[in-house]
Amino acid sequence: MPELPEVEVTRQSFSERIDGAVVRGVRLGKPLRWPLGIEPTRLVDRPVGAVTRRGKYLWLPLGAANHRASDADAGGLLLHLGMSGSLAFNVAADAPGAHDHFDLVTDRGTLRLTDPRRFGAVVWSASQDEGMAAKLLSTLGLEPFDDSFNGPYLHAALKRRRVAVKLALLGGDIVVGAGNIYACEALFSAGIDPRTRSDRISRPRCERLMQAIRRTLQEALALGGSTLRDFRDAHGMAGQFQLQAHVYGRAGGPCHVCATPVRRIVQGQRSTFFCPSCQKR
DNA sequence: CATAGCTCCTGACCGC
DNA sequence: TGCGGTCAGGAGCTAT
Repeated sequence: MPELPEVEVTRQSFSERIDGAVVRGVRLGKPLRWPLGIEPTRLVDRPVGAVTRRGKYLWLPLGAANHRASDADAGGLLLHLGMSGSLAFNVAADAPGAHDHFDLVTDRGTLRLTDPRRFGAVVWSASQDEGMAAKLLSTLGLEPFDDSFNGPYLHAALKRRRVAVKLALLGGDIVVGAGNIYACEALFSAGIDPRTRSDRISRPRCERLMQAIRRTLQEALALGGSTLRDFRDAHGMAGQFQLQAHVYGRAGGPCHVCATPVRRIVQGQRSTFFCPSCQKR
């Protein structure tokens, strides 16, 4: 599933090419998570700006269509890939398939969201600080590569919670980008038991955890945003970009460090994988 | 306010 | 080979 590295790689793959394009039309497939929030025809003739990322969201700026008074105001589309979504920007797009639910047709090509499970979203807002975008973005935690995401910050944030550290990371309101897979891998890398209460983690261990989160995400980013497990299935990519998972999806298999069988437990209705020997409370 | 549980959806997988 | 059941999972929403 797309996590922060995949979303960032996706962004980089089309931002420069679509920047400066002009919208010619919009095609909608089945409903996504929320309604678009604007009449599709009101997007026509708007200029597209450079795409930015916040957490796992992408922001696609759309300028004003100056010749129409009613569309004098700029805005943009907030995009999310859910867990099965992918974006492609192609000069010549085929006819939409059964899982193609949003096409932004421009004079340079078509930006298409393909999303079988439809947990993804495309939502109009006047800006990232207004409307639906503001609502969705306002609860997000720090970007993992920001300087402000550091050991003391993480320690203070975890102190305010009593949930298991894995769930605190998954919440996304402390730091964004550590989804289920990368949260498991980062905790393994930091040697921390995922069941540990978040407020019981010492300052030094928070420093280690912060570094582990960055390292894990950075590694995936450098490898082209390979989701550890089913990236190939979901996107048809060749296996050479597969990042080796140390614990995720490896229940029963030997820990890569100490050979102890990897354990699978359920936290907050989702799977957690960890090494009961390497990862301490 | 913090936390726990529910929900959306469909492809993959499993046992028969 | 086909079929029904089960599961995964991002993240907002609702209930407690």
